[in-house]
Amino acid sequence: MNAEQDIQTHLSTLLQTAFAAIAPDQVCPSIVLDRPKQSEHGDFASNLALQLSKTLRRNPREIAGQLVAALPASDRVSKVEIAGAGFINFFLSSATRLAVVERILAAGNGWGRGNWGEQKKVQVEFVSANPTGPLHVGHGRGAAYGASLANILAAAGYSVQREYYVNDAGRQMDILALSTWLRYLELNGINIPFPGNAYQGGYVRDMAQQILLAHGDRYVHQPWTVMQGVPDAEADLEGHLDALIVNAKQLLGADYAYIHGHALTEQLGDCRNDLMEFGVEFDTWFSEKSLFDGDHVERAVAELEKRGHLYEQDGAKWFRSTTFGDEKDRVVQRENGAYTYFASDIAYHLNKYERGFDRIIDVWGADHHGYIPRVKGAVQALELDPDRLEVSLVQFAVLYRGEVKVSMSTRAGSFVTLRELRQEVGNDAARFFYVLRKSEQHLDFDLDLAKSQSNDNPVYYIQYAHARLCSVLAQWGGDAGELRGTDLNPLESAQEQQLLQRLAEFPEIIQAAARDYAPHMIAYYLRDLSADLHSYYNATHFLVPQEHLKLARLTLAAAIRQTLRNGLALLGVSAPEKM
RNA sequence: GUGCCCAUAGCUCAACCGGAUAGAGCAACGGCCUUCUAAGCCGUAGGUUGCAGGUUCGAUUCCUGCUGGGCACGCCA
Repeated sequence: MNAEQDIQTHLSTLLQTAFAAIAPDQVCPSIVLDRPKQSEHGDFASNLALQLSKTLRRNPREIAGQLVAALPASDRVSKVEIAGAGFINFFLSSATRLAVVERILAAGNGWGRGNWGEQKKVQVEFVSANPTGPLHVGHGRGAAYGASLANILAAAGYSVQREYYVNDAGRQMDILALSTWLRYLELNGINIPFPGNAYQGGYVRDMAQQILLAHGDRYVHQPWTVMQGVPDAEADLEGHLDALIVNAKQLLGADYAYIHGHALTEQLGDCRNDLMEFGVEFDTWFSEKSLFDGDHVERAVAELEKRGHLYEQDGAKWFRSTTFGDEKDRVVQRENGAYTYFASDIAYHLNKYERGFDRIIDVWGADHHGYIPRVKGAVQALELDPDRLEVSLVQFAVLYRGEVKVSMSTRAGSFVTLRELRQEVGNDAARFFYVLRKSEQHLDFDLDLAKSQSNDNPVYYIQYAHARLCSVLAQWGGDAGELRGTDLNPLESAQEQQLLQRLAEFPEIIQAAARDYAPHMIAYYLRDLSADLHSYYNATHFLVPQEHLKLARLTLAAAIRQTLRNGLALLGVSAPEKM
């Protein structure tokens, strides 16, 4: 347990004791200690008297007076005041305020971490984009959000597993394989009209080129065989594509698996590489195909059937999701016998539960929100606890260059990829900007701002604070490790007190960010801390002649630096020592 | 049409599971580099928290309705 938590529980205990003294027959309500917005209101405030005024039928200020009179003495508290409507404000002793610095230096990179999660097993599944092309800027937000969230949950004491669900079994992958093959045929001089709903991007041609180089004309088939029995594209676009896929499988036989596998390996590898460069890594890459190979899908559907949640209609097998609040029932097995994506997703979630997670977090794009009731419904139907599954929706990011919106179109192949974004603005700015908004809020991502090396840019603002502190400590020239145990009593100014309080809040911020799945809280905290530092830096010299004052300030500097570093690490942003 | 999300300063957004005088940044205006990094700081100005009700000692926060915007409503994934 960290000591800051101790202070809150300490104050809470004092209040409980006081409560028992003034109202022995009553049950004490849960005690809430807030950090007041204004420093005149102390370090912590309790609204206990306000909460009690109804049950005790007395004036809140009167109750507050009795509570304060009954409070046991504490050397960690210097003053207690009653204010406003009946708030009880606690002012901590100077030694208690200063103690945070030593705690930071002692904990180092572990500073801020807590065990609120009690090492419960949490899975965060995120990105999970189809490996059918490069990641685009929309995936980037999910990646940055999910990665930061996972870091924060880990820091809050959860045992976190990061997972990417690979959709390697569906029609989209077949379309990619077909697209690759058609481009390959083109390179061999065989021109078949390239379907408008196939994958248009240049990377498809690249893969075709690789296959050509490695295997020559081995996979060439004549155009009339490829087009045999294929309906006209203008009459039936999707049917046209599906028929081409059927022909490809038939003509290529076992070779189809090679092209399919090559495309999958290439795209997944590219995706993994892209994410790794972005500082986003996964513990597991879970294959959808493995669910079919291992009969997990059949088993999941059988489980639903056994419990009487399935019925047949029009030759298809339906899940009665309306029983669980969905607006319509959903097909799990099509008329042609093939399982739907939903069926494999049921199996996937069953599998997640079987892996024993206490909490399962799915990070989805906001466009999938309509999917939540059916998945939760399936979970309920399987008699699993739906409350253990939480879906966190991430809204779209819209790119701007200044005032001008950057258009994105996947169809035309002209989308802005995550890689392009990273190259343009840098990983740090991209990671930071992505989590600067609440996830359920639409994000306007200004490319010009993100890459501007100016005071407009909040990333640099924070990194600059860190670099400044590094610079000061470097010019001092001593060993920062030896600053532990320094006498901090010379830290008396209002700005120093403000900084001490801000530092003390860091673990609380991590706790709140973990509770609310809100990485943006870390970003805002770091900006506030940086603002405090810059303000202090401009007003105060660290390297002053008086040795005891200098050491006290340098020790504070080391503590701030450590906090900035730890916070930036949670967001996957670097903490440069020089800028 | 139905469902989900959103609406806070001119702009982009915060506000810690309901708390005290709603805060930052940008844009505007006025100052600060002979001193540890000016990618910085100090100051001024900016608000009926979309509208109307309700619950509460107390509402930006919770509930209902309305207005406006985004998204979703396939035997696609």
